[in-house]
Formats: sequence, C-alpha cells, structure tokens
Amino acid sequence: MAFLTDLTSEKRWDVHNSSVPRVCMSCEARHHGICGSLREDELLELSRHSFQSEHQPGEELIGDAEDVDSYATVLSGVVKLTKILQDGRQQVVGLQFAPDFLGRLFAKQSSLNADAASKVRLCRLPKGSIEQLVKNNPKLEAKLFEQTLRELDEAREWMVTLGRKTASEKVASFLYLIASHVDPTRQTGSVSFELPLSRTDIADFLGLTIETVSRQFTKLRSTHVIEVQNHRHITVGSLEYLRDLCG
Amino acid sequence: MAFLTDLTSEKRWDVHNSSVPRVCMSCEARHHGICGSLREDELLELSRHSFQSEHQPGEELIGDAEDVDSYATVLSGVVKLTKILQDGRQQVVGLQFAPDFLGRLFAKQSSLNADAASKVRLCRLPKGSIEQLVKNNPKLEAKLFEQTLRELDEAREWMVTLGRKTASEKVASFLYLIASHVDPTRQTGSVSFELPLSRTDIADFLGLTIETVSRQFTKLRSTHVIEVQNHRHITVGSLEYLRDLCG
DNA sequence: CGGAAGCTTGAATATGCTCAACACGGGTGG
DNA sequence: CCACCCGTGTTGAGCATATTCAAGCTTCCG
Repeated sequence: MAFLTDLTSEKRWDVHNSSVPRVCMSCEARHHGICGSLREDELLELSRHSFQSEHQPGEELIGDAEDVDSYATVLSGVVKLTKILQDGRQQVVGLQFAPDFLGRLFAKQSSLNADAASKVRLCRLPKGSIEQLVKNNPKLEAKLFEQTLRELDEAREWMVTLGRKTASEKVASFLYLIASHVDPTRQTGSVSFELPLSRTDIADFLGLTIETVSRQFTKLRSTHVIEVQNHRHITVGSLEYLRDLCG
Repeated sequence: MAFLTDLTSEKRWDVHNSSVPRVCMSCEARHHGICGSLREDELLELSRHSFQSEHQPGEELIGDAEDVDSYATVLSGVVKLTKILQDGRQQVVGLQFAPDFLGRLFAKQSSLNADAASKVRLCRLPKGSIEQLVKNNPKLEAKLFEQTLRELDEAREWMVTLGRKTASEKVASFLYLIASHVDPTRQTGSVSFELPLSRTDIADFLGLTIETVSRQFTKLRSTHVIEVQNHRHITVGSLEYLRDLCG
C-alpha cells in the first residue's frame, strides 16, 4: 500500500535517478515532448503544479475563443483541432498525438476548438509557469518552435489533400497518415490498428460527407487494400500500395 | 553624380541617423519585418552581405528540395508557395506579402516551391548570417516564431475554405483576403486593387479549375458585388457584404 | 434482449469539371 | 496603322464525382 502511494504521489521523486520527479519518470513526453528540454530543477518545479487528466471521446478540451488557464501535453490518445462556420459546417484542421504540446502560445484569437477524438490523457501545465519557462529557457522555446514548424508542414501537406485530391485519394491519405503514426518506422508491409476517429471526424478532416467516406472504405475493402474488422479496427495489407493510392 | 552614388552604395550609412545602413533606411522590413528585431550593429553587418533582387511573375525563387544559400525578406510583390503531386496537380499552400520572411528555417525536406506571383523584389540574406543571428538574438527568433504561428493560423483558416466552402464562397474568401492585405485597417466600404494572381494561380489556391473561378467572377460581377476593370483590376463595392459571402 | 448511435447502401440530384469554342488585349511586324 | 498572333480569360454543353435524402444494417452497451 505504501508502495502504491509512492507511485501515485505527484510530489515524490527518486533521488537515485538524478532527481526526476516520480510522475515524470515513465512519461514519454519527458524524452520526446517539451519536458525533455527542461533542466531538472525546472522539471521538478513544473511537476509540482501539473496534473494529469483523462477525457472521453467527444469531450471539449479547449473551446473556441475561450480563456484557458493551462496548456497541456498529450500523453495518449488523439486530439482533433477543429474550426466551424456559422452554419455548422466543420473542418478538422489538425490532429495531435502524444507527446504533442497542446495550446496556442501567445494566443490572439485563433478561434479553434480542441476536442478529444479518442479517449485522451493529458498532462495539464499551468499557463503562467509555461510562459515563464519559455522566456527563460531557449531550448524550450526552440522545441515549441520546432513543433510549430512541423504543424505548419503538416497543414500545408493537408491543403494539397483537401484542394487537389479525389475522394478515394483523400481516404487513402488519411489511412496512410494514421498508419504512419501507429508505427513511424515501418514503411512497408502490413499494419493493423484502431482508428482514433469516427467516420464523421474523418469526413470533417477530409472535407467529405460520411457517406462518401463510407463508400470509399467499402471500395478499399472490396479491392482488398484493407480489411475492416469492426468499423474501427483496420488492417492495411500493403503500406507501399496504399501509398500509391494517395496521388 | 556623387549623390547618386551615395544612394546606391550598399556600404554607406548615415551617421546622423543612428547608424542605420543607407539601404535599409527606407525599407519597410526594417520596421515591421525581421530586421526590426536587430541591433544596429547586427543590422549593419547583415546589410553588408545582403542585396536586393527583382523577379518577374512566374519566376521560381526556391525550388522543391533545392539547396538554397540564402533566405530573403519580401520587399514588394506577392510570393506564392506551392506543392505539386506527381501527375502535375498543383496547390498553392501560402501567399507571402511584404515584409514576410521567406525560407524555411532548419529546413528538413519540406518539398515546397516558392514562385513570384506578381513582380517581386526581395532582400536576399545569406543563410549563414541569419542562422548565426537567430542563435544569438532571441528577439529575432521570437519574430520568426511569431510569423510561423501566423502562417499556421492562416493555413488552418484556409483548410476550412478548401474543405468546406462552395466555389462562390471560396472566390469571395480569396477576394476578401486580398482586399484585407491591400488595406489592413479598412473593414468596410469599397476597395480597389490589382489582383496579384492570375486566374490559374487563384484556381490552384482555391482547389478549383480556372473555368469555375472565371464563372464565379462573372457571377459576382453580374450581382454587382465587384466591378472588373481589366481582368486584374477589381473594385469591391462593399467589404462587409463580401465578408457575408465568405460562409 | 432491446435500444441507440454509428455506419452502410441506394437512388436521385447538384455542384464543379472537362472539353471545346470564342473573346479580349497587348505586342509584333508587315 | 492595321492584321495577326499568342497568352489569358470567358462562355457553353455535357458529364462525372460527390452530395443529399432516405432506408436499413451493425455494433456497442445497458
């Protein structure tokens, strides 16, 4: 019982392990996320004021034009960034995976919603602390800059998909994107995964209707490019062939 | 003659004006562009190795996956950033106006073309110098970070246009975008301007064909939303009404 | 087992595309 | 000065792709 308490105590840290806070020890974000750019004392201080939160699919994480008092790191799951027009038409403008940083630094009025697409775990980080750290730690700023540049590349890549690809190329591109995130190293062969997005979300991501998305899935299934176990669980037979279908 | 030489000499600078290099004195980028974040000595040093260049519409500024030895600031004109698919389909993924910074910092392999959309003047800045300055001057890095965040916002805004708007909303959105850049302060009333893009470029920006763009222009003309003087020269009667047509 | 949400399928429709002809405007050369 | 040409933009008719609307089917969960 004492052991369990240790594990879950946010304030404890292991003196044998170069003073990394206990909660952060097994955290992916500590290595590849923004926390990797922090000094040990900074990480310790930050960990005192941060906490984890869990969210169900569809739950709103950051509302449009809402004042938020915390940033976050995605620990697991997929967060979708969306924009909506007055009449309700919706577009997904970005997906965030672990260990992405969540929240718009120096936000003006970017009118953007962040929702849990799948079940999501976050590590909430107080707004003030982060902004303070960014000012004093160039490595952290560089890390955030880097993520922003990557997001910009991804956004532009997606503009090509939205503007110039056919429905079947769009769906293929989406599947390829997800497959790439499941196992970034694998470039060929077969991959199996759970789709983190509903058909509605996929449609909003691709600028299509759910019916069209559904028809394209059916087409891919009947041409044996994919197998569909239960709507969400997909197996891609050949990544390189799927890649060819992306246009 | 001596006077003329003074004006065009890049090495000269006016000692009466806090040692701002001569070439930079009348430059918009010095105030609103990245040069505004430089110390006087840095600006002087940079100006020694920089030079202006002029480009005709359609000229390629940075090639896809090309190694470039210089960054640049846009002094005038419009630069289009494009991506193309194997079969030639093209998508404009961004427009850069003065005094935007041009060139991908820490570029990996962003496979992106930069072309002059209109006649363009650049101030070329040596790659090494800029990267050196970025390392040593946090204000410069912050400025570039800021521009990147703005570009990301613009890209996402445009994803909504590409994915969810109708052809007429797309064209209205494009005209509104250009009108906003002509006079950022003006929100209402009438504006007149030269289109910096051809119909082909507009189509590639909006994910449409030139025929569809043309038809939408005709429709806007016949409903008196715009007047078309000579294909390129446009007058928008009411900005607020145009805004309503953007969806 | 029953109900609801999410997904698929079908038929009719509409929006934007393709292909083709034509108009306009600006430059060149007879 | 006019005729011609070329690049660019417009217009029209027919077509294809994706949407809409409606019905039926799965899957998940209580």
